[in-house]
Amino acid sequence: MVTMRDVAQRAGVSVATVSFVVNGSKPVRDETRERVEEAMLALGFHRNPLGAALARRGHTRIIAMLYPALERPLTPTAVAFFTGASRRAREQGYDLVMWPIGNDAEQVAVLARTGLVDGVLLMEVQLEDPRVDALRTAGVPFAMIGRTAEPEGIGYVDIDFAATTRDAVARLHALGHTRIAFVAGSEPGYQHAARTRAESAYRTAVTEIGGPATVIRVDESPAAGRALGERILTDHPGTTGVVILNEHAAAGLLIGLAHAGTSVPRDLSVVSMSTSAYMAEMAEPRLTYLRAPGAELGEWGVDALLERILSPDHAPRQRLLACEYVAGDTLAPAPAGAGAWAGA
Amino acid sequence: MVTMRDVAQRAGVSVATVSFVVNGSKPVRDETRERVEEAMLALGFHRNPLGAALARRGHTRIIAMLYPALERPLTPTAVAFFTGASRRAREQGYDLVMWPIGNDAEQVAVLARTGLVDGVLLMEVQLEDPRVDALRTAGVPFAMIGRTAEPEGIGYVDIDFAATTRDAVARLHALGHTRIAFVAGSEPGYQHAARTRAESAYRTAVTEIGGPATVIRVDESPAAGRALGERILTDHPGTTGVVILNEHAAAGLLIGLAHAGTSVPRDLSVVSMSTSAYMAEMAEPRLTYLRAPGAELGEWGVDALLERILSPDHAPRQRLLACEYVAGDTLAPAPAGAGAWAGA
DNA sequence: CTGAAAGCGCTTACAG
DNA sequence: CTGAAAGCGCTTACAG
Repeated sequence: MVTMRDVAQRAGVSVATVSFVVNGSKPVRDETRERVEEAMLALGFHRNPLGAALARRGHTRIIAMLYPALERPLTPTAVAFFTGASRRAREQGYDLVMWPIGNDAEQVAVLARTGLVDGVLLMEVQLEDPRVDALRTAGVPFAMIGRTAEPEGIGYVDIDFAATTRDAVARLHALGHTRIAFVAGSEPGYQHAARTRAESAYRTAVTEIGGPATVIRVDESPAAGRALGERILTDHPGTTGVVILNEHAAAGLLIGLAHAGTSVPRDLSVVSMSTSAYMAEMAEPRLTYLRAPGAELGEWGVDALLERILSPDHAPRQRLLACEYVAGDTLAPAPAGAGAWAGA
Repeated sequence: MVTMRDVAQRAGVSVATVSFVVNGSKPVRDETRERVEEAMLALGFHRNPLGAALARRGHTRIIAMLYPALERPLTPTAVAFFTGASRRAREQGYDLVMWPIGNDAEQVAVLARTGLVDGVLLMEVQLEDPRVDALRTAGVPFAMIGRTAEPEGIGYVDIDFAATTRDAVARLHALGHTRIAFVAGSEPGYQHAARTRAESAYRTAVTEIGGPATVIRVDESPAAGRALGERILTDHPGTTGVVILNEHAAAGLLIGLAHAGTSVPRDLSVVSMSTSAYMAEMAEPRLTYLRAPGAELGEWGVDALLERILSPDHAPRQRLLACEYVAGDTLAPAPAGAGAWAGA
């Protein structure tokens, strides 16, 4: 391994000077700099970040993205978070790695104490997220993609699930739908913040248009979607519209509906929230959906995190993004005569 | 930050002794050990891995999984690799992170030189993979999930694509199919090793049963699958069976076939190779498939890598796994009268 | 503008 | 069984 000492020797300067050149941390005379650079090139020097990190008390220029839900496949949206974040981090001279650890505070604390990462980006945030306290206690800078119930003082970027849900309901209502069900994921003991906010916005919106609130939970899997599709109109007769926040189950839902003889969108309209083009194309008919801005969330999440790392005294960056509507083949006017709600 | 010095001071011993206790690297008298342990507990000491790594010339007990294809969503199979590998690494006292870097040698070389990881696990291996040379040059231990054209001397674990392909063709042939097409992914300038081996096994197998070899490439996306389904029987009339190695396109293929009025499996049988239950359920009808042993691959990949790290002189571990057949709803006897091939 | 030196937190021959 | 000391590769006040 080529060290700074080797470079210093060859260039006839001290290791301090080499360090100044490498980091641009102090002005160096042009002629000296050139000698150092020449030596680095000739020797193939690359600074050892371990030594650098130790000397500067821990800064590694690595940030970790914590993704807990690795039992399920990553949605295209999650992958887009990751690639967006990764690109942005690299632009800023940081490396971003995905660290697959569970949701419990203990594992997060261990990671934090290792000192191997300068900051942490949290995904799949819950309303009350134990990781937040763990990171606070450990004093590790962090930001969230998503947000807890009370995100005051924490940097985050999140989808505006309330606005997105209102949009979904409004689009159905504009086509005459009033009996609209809401389908979301179900993990026991897991208060996914996005789902909670969307569900509450749904209840408000559907009440405003005079319809009943019907909330359905299914596992995040194609099989669960299929099963739901086969029974949804039996369980909830009269429903003409579905807003679904469960990307893993959406395609299966349409398959199950077809099995049950329900024609989409003639008999039932479906709008899928926080979805990707990939998943829309996976479904038949193609989903009408609200596109999750995955890459943007990743990029801005990194920005929010770097702000915490570099300017801990600034107010944290907080930002909400709405999903954009993308027309597909699962939204149509409510069937004639279905508009009036005959009671529960 | 609590350091070894703090612990040593409190316990009335030297930092060396603390280190011996922490690492179990030398015998320590029980009574001394207890004092040290008590001090560590009281102070909440956790060894700083940066210092440790530097002192022992670089060992961080972190291994990186390199996954280049982050433009597409991760398949459930890829996620299973990752979780399997992650679990196994943790069992062995290592942390595994996913490092999203491109396929080019330069980025790999940079990562290698940072000294931040003890070893590297390569995914999405190409026949001639530039990363292999980069890692060899850098002297970083590595193993592959997948394998290059000439994997001699490199640890790996891979799916036995030749055997799996033969199996797929044989199962179709047993039901009277002889005109069997092979559908795989297409990325320009990218010699995916799995695809190449499967394709060559397909050509041999299909020739042996007296059928024509029809190789079709489509992008790895649901949309490309749809488009192919709509034209496949027009482009390749008389085909009664399809073996597909393209998990992202398989569900779309079935959708496209339905659009074209082709009934699966009555008119056309489909067997999907190296697939997961998740993707099988995404498709309608449910795919008949050969299950990719994702978690096992990940675990054994880590084993192969740790072997390289810990016993560089041992012969590298190399292992092939076959995919297991899972019955679904896309395989049926060839349509009557379709058995004979009337020529190209 | 440049250098000598201390120090980051740990490990590990070497002595005893 | 335990300790004093050198060293891992780098950064950074402090002098000059």
